Amino acid sequence: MSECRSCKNMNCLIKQNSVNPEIFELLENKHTLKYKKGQQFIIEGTPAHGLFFAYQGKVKVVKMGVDDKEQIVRFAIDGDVIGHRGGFGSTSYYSISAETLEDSTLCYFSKKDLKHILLKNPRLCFDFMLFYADELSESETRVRKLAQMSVRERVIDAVLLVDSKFGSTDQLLNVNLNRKDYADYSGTTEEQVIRVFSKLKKEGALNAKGRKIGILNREFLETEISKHNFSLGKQSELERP
Amino acid sequence: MSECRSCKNMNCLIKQNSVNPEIFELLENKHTLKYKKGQQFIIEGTPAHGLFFAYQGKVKVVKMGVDDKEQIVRFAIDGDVIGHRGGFGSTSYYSISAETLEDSTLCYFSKKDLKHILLKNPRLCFDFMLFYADELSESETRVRKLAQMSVRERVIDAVLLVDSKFGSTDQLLNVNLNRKDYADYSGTTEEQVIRVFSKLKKEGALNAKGRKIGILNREFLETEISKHNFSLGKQSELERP
DNA sequence: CACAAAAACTGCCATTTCGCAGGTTTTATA
DNA sequence: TATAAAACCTGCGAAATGGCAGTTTTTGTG
Repeated sequence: MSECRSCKNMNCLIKQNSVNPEIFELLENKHTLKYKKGQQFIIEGTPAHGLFFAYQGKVKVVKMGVDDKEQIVRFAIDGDVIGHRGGFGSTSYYSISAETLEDSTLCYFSKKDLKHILLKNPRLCFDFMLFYADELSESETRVRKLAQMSVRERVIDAVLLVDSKFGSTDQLLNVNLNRKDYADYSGTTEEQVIRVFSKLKKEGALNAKGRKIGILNREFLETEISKHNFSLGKQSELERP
Repeated sequence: MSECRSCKNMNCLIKQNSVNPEIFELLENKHTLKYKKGQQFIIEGTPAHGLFFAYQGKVKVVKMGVDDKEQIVRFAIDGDVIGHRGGFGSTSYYSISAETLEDSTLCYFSKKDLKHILLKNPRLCFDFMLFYADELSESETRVRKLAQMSVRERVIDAVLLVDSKFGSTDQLLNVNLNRKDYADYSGTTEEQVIRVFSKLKKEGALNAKGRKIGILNREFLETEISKHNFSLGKQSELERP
């Protein structure tokens, strides 16, 4: 099962570099793990021994909060890295928890192996660096949005993110999240999410029957939060051929 | 002025690696720039050509918001990297703006030079990667705090961060920030910061006469937000000799 | 498909947060 | 040190957000 070269996840950093003979040693020691839906496979604050890649599945990455609140910091799908910082450093601890949203298969590499290979392999190391830099940009955008958007805007933003991350089929989002999950991502309460969903249903923009949630009018939703999205407009202007 | 080897900023990634002959080429092409207080030297959304290091000074890193709001995503002092993602990629744009809080001297490297050196130098590249991974962890902690703390807690958290970043002398914070800056960091309004400061003055925990702000009772402030800080407790428990 | 448990929903009221307006103090600069 | 501008402060009412309690609907499982 260490055949990264035949893996379909083209966005996976390891897959992308798997033709390089220098990392064969790393691939040899890869572990492939299967988890049931709802299983927590990383626990925040425990010693970190390595780092995961999603081979196939859906995952939520969370930080613990007070009471039963938790903050979903991001979602992960096929090819994504999970476990961050946990991979490196001398005595590091996982700074997040991770839980599967459906039955999932994960690839695991020990931090010892990874560090060894990265120090021998500048190209792979550079790719890892770019990955973290991109994640950082995204995280800082989330900081701004949480600080400046209203509850309604944050919930709409969450729905659009979930759609762009997991996709939709037949106008239904391809992931099973409850209202509390949307609240934990948006930084609000379950009730507020329900209220926003109800309003959006009346406005004809959203379809939400229990867990079956679908976007009916994407343009409307995007317009609702457009004033908070600067860089997108700017970039597309500059990216013309 | 390309003498990184004699630089006092031991936390600077370049300084740490400056004994390595392989990066001399990079140091040759370094630019040293002086900026007056209040000058904006990176503008969000503009094409990124390189990356800055603070040699001596104080900087705030912000993301634009709606109206005259802006989000301070972090502060930078001697040795810190500024310009993130801007350093790399093919056609990238700065995802943040940066402005000096006092007269400052900055070191500048072009992304071309940096990429070239990083790909030849796994150790330096690995250090950059770790830096980004740490920043990411911190940013994700901020996401949680902004989502779950009350205004009062966020303002207290901001004061403690400013103290730990810039330090204090004679019970006065070593940086000139106005109430709006604290608000832009905490994700609230100037008035709310003023109200929290007033209350803290009455409680004997803070000293705030205009820009002269000092912490009188650090323990009190820390206790006020302690329920939101998990990992610290956990780690110190494990770090015993 | 029946049934219990979990999740979704709604109305109501409490609390928090915000924004304005107008006065006071501090700061920068000549 | 005089003076104007900027920053700071306070009270008050409006708006947004949150929490509870009770009902309805959906979901998972035998």
